[in-house]
Amino acid sequence: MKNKKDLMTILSYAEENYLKAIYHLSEGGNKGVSTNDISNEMKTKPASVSDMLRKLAEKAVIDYRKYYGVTITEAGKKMALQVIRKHRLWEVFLVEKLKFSWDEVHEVAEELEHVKSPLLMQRLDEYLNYPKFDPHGDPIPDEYGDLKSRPRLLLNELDIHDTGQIVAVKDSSAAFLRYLDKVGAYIGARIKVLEKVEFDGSLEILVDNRKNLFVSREVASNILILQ
Amino acid sequence: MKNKKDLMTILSYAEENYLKAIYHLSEGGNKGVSTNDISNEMKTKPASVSDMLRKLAEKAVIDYRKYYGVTITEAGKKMALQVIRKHRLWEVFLVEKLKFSWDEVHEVAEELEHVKSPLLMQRLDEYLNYPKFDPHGDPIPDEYGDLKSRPRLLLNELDIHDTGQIVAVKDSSAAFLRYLDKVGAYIGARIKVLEKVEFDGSLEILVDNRKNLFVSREVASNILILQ
DNA sequence: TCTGTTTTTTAGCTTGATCTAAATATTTTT
DNA sequence: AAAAATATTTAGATCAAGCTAAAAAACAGA
Repeated sequence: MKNKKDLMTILSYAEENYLKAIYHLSEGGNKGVSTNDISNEMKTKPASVSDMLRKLAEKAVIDYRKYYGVTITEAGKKMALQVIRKHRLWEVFLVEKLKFSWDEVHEVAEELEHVKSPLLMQRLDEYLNYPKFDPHGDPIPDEYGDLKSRPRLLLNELDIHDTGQIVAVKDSSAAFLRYLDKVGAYIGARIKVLEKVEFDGSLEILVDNRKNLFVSREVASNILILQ
Repeated sequence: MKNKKDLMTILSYAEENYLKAIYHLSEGGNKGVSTNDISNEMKTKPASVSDMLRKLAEKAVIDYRKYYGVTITEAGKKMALQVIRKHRLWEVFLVEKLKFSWDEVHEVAEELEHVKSPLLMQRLDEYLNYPKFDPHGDPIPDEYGDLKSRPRLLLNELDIHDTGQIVAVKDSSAAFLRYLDKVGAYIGARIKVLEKVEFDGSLEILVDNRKNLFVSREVASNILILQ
């Protein structure tokens, strides 16, 4: 009688946020995610994280071995991807329909992503014409959690004379996005590498065949390019 | 040092819901609202209501005299109207843009109304072209809490041969709305009273000059008409 | 007006999500 | 490999929002 509703686990607002953080921290490195990392990401204390991990493990959305960090289960991944799907669809809506700039959307989407209505998301998806990528170029999982991916390079990995198209940004902080806006870079912009400075890794690029732009290695390493 | 943030009181999700309920219960009857009424409306126990009233009174959104019920303060009314504004704007969005039927919107709007972003509501309002009434015909408060009102009669108060237009419904339960859909009544429909049965108060009406419809007094007393 | 009924409040518990402080595990350094 | 440093967990509080049971206030009927 202990776990009656295992089949249809419902997560609280807070649990959804933790799960999403764990999912994101799991990307790339396929090792377990540490309590401290989660605590950093969530801006809560490690003690609170330990507690939450116990709860998430009970709901079978993570595998948790005390002192050795967590990995997300298949069920957990599905749920995390649903939340991410909602987040990104709302971002598309905010930018395309409500004329938000891409640095204004994150916080609002962070709230909207928790609204529980499958019908709503299905209709919104349809209304937006089934977008595959959000305004930052990140892929939007479909309703089964599958996502289209594009092979991408970092701008600083391109060679001189290489061309491509900006498809995403790694850092989506408002500050970085505003910087990109200011210099005229955006998702979809076509670029060409004109010059690479060995010394500091900075480069000069041509944007949309019109505009010359100097970017530091720091900036270049946060811009993703589809060749 | 006790009430530092009186000027910018922020209400929790639960507090917003209670305040909204109190606002609605206050409409019409200008007397205080009773604990039991609120408990009914909110589907919580009277004991929980008493607790909440103490908290809302501390935040100065209601006036509360123990054992004598509550009245909403001006500040409280403003806040309740903001929540109602958000609820109704989202309803318009769901019906007009996402093709929800009017009996599907309430629950979802109930969640969306709590998203905190003034920019979002400003933009949504603009996107929807500043609607003045929601899909049920209820007025949408403007950002200062003011609302347009239309002088309205109940359908059962009309006389034989009277004409008018359906502008709102009193009961917005999904069951009632589905019934109206089925018989072809909707907000905006032009009607004319063809027959009134003294005995049971039922009437026969002509809808949009096309369709004859028999409605019981029960139904008629839940339909609001603009003459 | 008194007494029984109804309504409301208080007292004390529970659960979820957080915290601090203390205890315990693991990892790193010498 | 033991000591020091770091990371993690446990124990015990707190706060919000609910509950039940019991007490108190208000109301209503005889």
